[in-house]
Amino acid sequence: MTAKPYHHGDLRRALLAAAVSVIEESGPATLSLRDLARRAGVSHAAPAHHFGDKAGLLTALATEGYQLLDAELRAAGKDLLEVGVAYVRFAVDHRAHFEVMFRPELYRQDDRELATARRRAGEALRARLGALPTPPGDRADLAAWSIAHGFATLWLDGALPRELGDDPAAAARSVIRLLFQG
Amino acid sequence: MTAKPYHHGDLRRALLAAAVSVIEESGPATLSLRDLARRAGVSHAAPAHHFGDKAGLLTALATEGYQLLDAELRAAGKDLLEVGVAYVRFAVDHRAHFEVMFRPELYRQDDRELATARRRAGEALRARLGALPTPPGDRADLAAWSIAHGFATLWLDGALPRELGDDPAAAARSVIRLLFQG
DNA sequence: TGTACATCAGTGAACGCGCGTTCACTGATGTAC
DNA sequence: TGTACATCAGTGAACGCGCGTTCACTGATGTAC
Repeated sequence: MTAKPYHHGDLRRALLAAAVSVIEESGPATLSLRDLARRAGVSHAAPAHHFGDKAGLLTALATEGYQLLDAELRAAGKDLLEVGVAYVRFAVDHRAHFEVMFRPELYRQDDRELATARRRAGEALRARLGALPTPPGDRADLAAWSIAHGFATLWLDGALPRELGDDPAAAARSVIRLLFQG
Repeated sequence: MTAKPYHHGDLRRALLAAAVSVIEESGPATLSLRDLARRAGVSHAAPAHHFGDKAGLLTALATEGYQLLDAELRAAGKDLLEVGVAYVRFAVDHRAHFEVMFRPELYRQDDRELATARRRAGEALRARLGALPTPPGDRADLAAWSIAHGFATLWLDGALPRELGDDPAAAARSVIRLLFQG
């Protein structure tokens, strides 16, 4: 039996991982620092050390989310359809991050690291959508973003019909494709 | 000076209206029955009389939302673009209802009145989108729903660029139009 | 290699708060006769 | 028109709960010399 060590080792990561679990189970509303501490096997005052407060933790989670999204968008290459599919895949694979990112009231918009990560992800998205062969001002970029974002949120809410199957990327591809047929 | 009457008169409506205000200000997460009672000028135990509990109140709000959406979709006629615009207009004009409707964990999915209202709104939507002149199975209906839903949520989250202006219906029209150009 | 000391991570008790829910109650309204 | 009574809407006190935050503390780690 190894005695439980005084120091956790990687409490910051453990708390973020616990937050992801909680949010996937029941949404960001029910999240509490005390619960996360419990899950990480640590006293309830420990989280304050790493994140200050609850908004601090969610700010870190949102930042991580934008970094992940940035990476996935860049990995998707230049094919516009596949960028949209990557967006949906990100939302489904990282549902907790995605939900927090789009609830600005939950975290600190003015955090520097967050702003940087968001800006980068935004650039990655625009660099690809902006390459659409359409006159500027016709909002094709927003149409692409809207359809991917809408599909992702409807999928996560379980609002889409079951016949779509259980592969969100394939389903998203078949739907988003319609936008690019014009 | 008229003395404050013992009976409120229309407490049920007053509580729902207060809930809309609170949710528009700070989202459904912070909503509390005690706060709503305070806003309606009534003792904190009064809401239980009309809704049983918190989930009961949110179930009523979601039901009302589906009824409103149903009405707006039917009023939009048969022009597919305008149905999409009406969907966006509903989300923006009834933001609180819209937010609750798409958070199933907040209310009772199995409520009878709710299920009826949702079914009717779904039929209204499908009756219009289903009329798209496309082969069945190509998911044009889901593409239309996705783009309208995505635009609405991005607009509500304040994620869209400011240059779009402040008329959500007009902006939505210019974006959704692109889907139907193919 | 050893020692002193600064720094950092986690503890546990304490606080005050708003919440949902329950309960016996009371005031007001409507209805039967 | 009057009276008795049932029903309904709202009251206010009480309960137990989990929460965020603060604080003086202690154990562990790293670094200077």
